[in-house]
Amino acid sequence: MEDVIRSLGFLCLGSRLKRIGEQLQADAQRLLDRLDVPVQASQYPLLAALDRLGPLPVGELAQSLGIAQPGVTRSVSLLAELGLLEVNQSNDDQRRRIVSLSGDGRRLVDVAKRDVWPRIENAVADLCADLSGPLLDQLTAIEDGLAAAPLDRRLKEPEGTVQ
Amino acid sequence: MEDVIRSLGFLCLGSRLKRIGEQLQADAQRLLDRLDVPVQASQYPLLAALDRLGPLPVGELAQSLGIAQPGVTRSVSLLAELGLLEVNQSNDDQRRRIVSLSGDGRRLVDVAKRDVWPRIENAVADLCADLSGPLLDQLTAIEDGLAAAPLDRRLKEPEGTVQ
DNA sequence: CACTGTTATATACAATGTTATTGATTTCTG
DNA sequence: CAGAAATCAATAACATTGTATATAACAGTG
Repeated sequence: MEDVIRSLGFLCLGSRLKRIGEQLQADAQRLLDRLDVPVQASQYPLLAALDRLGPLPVGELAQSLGIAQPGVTRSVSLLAELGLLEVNQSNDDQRRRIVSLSGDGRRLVDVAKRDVWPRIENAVADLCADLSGPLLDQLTAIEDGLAAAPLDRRLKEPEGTVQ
Repeated sequence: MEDVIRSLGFLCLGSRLKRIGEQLQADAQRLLDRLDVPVQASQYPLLAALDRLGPLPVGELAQSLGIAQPGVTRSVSLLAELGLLEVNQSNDDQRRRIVSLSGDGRRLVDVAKRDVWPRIENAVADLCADLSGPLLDQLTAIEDGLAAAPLDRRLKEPEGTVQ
């Protein structure tokens, strides 16, 4: 059965990128489910942003993640509920709510940085190892690569693992 | 403001692809809004599939689009409501519902193929024209290109246009 | 210091996708 | 041929994410 999105080339590039992205995220989620971490894959970019940039108000967090502000508000509420984030009113502007990692959040990020993220990064890098040529060919290679061996089959055990 | 998804490289490749895909789709939607076509950008892949492959049952349509069957059922209901699709029981298997373009659907697709899709394809091809090198660099180039000139600024007027 | 406009965030709603389930048919098997 | 198993599509229930809008706080102006 012909894959129409693939056949249509540049015309459906958006649909195709989205579809590949979703599959990668789903794969990464499955991979996280194996390691016993307590939050969804989709929440890690937010945690990583706070780790990299320090405490930020909601709007700047949205900007640094490239997503819309309501999405950040939702994720922050969720992660604060889980005790991973702290939210404080800014002193000089009562509208701003400054988001920062809590102690638990800090610990989770440190563990993830040491044990989890490198594995995912390795798996994805493995998937993309031999890419070359035009973009559409590279995307085809990614799709075929994912079909042949999903991310969790590309896990390399780093030394000093927690497992 | 640092773009965290971009900085994280392969670790967030899924998020990044999804984000770029969504932006491309949103751009394409804006571009369609200018031309006066009556359906959402997201419905065109389904119409294109029927155009390329001819009448298909729901399941095979889902497979050719790479999405789940309930999504196709929903889109088909919508487009049939608009009079663009016909749905007929298969003769040899009463479970199958064969989806095909109606007269109006056929006409819409023909217009789109002549006047709309080439423009979008050109705009996206223009965006991707000078890509080379590793995937992440190409993605960066796409993001930068979209920021510099969104798709609707890349419209090339084909000859024989309807406008 | 009211008044207007702007900014930061929250909320409501729509679009779109997924998985699980159900109902109806068909196909297989003894 | 009867009953079990498989298949197709619809529906339900849920999740995610975006746009539009409402609300609250701030900032500038007469």
